[in-house]
Amino acid sequence: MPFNPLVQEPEIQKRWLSENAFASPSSSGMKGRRKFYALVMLPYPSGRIHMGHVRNYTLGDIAARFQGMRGAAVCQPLGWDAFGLPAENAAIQNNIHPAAWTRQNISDMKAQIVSMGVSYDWNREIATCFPDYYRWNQWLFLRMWERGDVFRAERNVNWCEALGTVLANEQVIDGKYERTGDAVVQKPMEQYFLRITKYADELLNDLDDLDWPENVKAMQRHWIGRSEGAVVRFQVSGGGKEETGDSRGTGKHEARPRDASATASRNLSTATCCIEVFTTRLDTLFGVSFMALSTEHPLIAEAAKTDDALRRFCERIAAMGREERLACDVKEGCRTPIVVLHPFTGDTVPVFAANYVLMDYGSGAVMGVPAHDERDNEFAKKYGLPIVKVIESNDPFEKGTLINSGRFNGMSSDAAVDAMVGDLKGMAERSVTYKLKDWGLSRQRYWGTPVPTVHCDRCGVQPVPASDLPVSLPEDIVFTGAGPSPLTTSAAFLRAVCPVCGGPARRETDTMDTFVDSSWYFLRYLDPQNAGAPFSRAEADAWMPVDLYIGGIEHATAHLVYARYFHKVLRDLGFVGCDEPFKKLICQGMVLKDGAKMSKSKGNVVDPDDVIARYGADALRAFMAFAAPIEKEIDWIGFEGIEGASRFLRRVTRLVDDYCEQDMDGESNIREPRDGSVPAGSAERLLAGGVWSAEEKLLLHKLNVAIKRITDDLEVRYQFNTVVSSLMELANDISALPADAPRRREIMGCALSVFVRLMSPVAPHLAEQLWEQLGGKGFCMNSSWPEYETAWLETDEQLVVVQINGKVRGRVTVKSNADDEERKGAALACPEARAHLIGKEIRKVIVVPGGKLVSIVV
RNA sequence: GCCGGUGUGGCGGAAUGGCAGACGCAGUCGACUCAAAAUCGACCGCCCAAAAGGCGUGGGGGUUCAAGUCCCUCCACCGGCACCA
Repeated sequence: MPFNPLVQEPEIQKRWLSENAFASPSSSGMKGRRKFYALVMLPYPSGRIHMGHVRNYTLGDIAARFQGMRGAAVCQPLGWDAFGLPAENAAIQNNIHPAAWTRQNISDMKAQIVSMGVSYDWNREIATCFPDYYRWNQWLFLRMWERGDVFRAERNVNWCEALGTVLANEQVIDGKYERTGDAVVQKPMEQYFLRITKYADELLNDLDDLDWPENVKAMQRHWIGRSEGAVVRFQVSGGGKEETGDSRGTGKHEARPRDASATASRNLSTATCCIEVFTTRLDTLFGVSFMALSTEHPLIAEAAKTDDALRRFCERIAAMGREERLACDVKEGCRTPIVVLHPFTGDTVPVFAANYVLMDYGSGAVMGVPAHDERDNEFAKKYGLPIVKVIESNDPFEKGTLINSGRFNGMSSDAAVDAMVGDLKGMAERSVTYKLKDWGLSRQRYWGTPVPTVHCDRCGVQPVPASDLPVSLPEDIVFTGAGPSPLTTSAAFLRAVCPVCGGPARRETDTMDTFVDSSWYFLRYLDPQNAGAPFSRAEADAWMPVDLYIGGIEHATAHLVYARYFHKVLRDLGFVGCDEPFKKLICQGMVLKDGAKMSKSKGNVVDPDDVIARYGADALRAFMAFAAPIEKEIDWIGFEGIEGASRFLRRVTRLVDDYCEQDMDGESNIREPRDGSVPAGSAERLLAGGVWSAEEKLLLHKLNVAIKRITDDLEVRYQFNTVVSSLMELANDISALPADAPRRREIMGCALSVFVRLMSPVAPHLAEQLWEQLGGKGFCMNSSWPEYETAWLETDEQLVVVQINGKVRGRVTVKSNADDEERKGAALACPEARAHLIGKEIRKVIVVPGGKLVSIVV
């Protein structure tokens, strides 16, 4: 049968689907089989798949199909990250409802993915925009609310005055709304937060044991940003300052989004006349010559009310856009009337507002030690502040021995920190600060999960009772792109009852960040129809953790941190039994075109549909697997690569066709499985067959080596490019068998049956076609993975490389059972070696383990 | 600046410390053909006319009988973070 993927592939896909070939069992149906949970990152239904999807899904499918043939119960689901901004934009632009737009996109993309032949279990398909999914977002929100893991606080949002609406970060470019160019400013709004910082240490420490790429783990460590040091309080000097004290401890600031360090610092900030700083270098305390506070620090804001210069400075810094401010690395400050006292010397220390101090890290205040900190040094020079050296060391910014530090002189930096903390009882203590921020959940948009709360004038913000879920998105919404959140336009939606007092209440119009949807979807796949719980513990126990997670590196921090966090919360709620959701992670490289990212705007997009329409899915899959190691970029220079893959598949088809015509005599060479698992015609059966010609032996040897290599590459190394090169090599070896080989018919039957199965994960459609042609029963994908026979990994004779002083000088062939002495003798006797050994004294002869090389030292 | 990574033919890449360049792409020559396509065969790192030989995995050094692989050092490039106190 000719290679005609454009006709064959859709037919085979139809059969797979109609016979439910990709279905995975539930926990009760696994029959003691090993499980393999293969996962790809939840796609956004944008409407078309691109080459990145193709690469991602191909590689995942190769692993999943291999594991299935290897005997594992495989779960490989797919679903849709169906909430989000583009659907709302489409609604505004094209007057189509986000739900309709999303449904259409899902159906289009699903058809494309089916045409790739990926073995997804569509029975487990989910879409996050359906109430039977997002109700569980709401339900989990309520459970987290009960645990005290949800809080409300004020935080800046991107506010567009012209449109009267809040915008997402990706809608704001250079301080303007990307569409209209209207100005966007930062404006504080009260929103919901999840206390992810509670898990900061666990999220950091558990990274060590994950089989993840090193760069992703490094990015997460950096994102969490744990930093050990101490908190110190400096007393504000002079009278009349009480009212300007740090308001951290007051009711208002209790509601601020808190980073993890705030917990430790709270005890220290009860007094109202202190400035609190976090430092990693408490040992430099005697070198403090100024204090630098963020322009947004409450004390500065207070002082600016009565100090015009300070107010103008703060306004100027505030007027700078976020990006402009980060790009500017010139230190600037403004002296304030505030003065604090040094906790040991009692000296007065001036307080500055400074542009280089961030309000959202530590306490928004820094103790300035110009002699031992580069930034403080630059600042002190600019404003003529004293630079006092208090550490003796090779590098002024490193730890060392204390000088000019009173009774601490002579101590090491580490010892001094302990001593100072001891002496400053109540005014200082060891502390840890993180860069990780609590997770701001609120989005003021329509197409997302409604936050299940109501606002009651009497009872405040109250959660909706679980029995009232889901809080469904209303359909009667007008999308204009301007004005407040679209949800506020539905009167029926807004009308609610307070669950506490029963009085009238206004429903919450915030929706949830879509990262919530993607933080636990891999658990819903396991029990997608469950109407009483997000998923059952039995299914989670049966399938979790995910064995292989493949996706783009762009999710290295946000999604992969949030999902780990949710998983830990679910563990603490008793829903899952393991600590981490994703055992092994692979981030596949991008598919580029001429060195640049494919994008519509550049017009350099190669559409997978076009490629499949021309070459078929198998050729595209084989190319994707073969082109480069999985984590590297692929540059789609032209169609040469896929031509090569297609050529390979045609060659294989011809090989089987020729065999069927010439050798099979119309009768199947693959008989019924002997014991229900290993089909007859396998290499091990042929081993017992007796006498073989040299070429036949060589082919059987290579066949077994290929089985071992390919199995190893798929199972242990996840190196898919060499899987394909091994297949190509084996195809070449099979075609090299002489036409007059005495037992050609038997050996070809065996070799091709093995080959087709080895090829099946990469080129599943052609494998089915050839499997059927060879007389195989059922789907090739349901046949068993070939096993190699250890004895065939060896040959009767072995090549021994002869090295003299590390240079290859000759080669000899010996019997495989030759011992080291015989190998030595053969090596010394070979003519090339003898020529090089004339007149030289042999000092040492080494036979390497395995005996493949003899090294002679003269 | 800090962190992570990568440097191998014209290109993509292969190689548990043991024959560097597997496999493929591109290319050259040949066969088949009226011709083309497809297919098949041969060649395909550099130096030398060739053989023999020498050189060769970013540079330099080291460990080893043996280094693309391990160690030190320098360089280049890619990615992430970046005034994080």
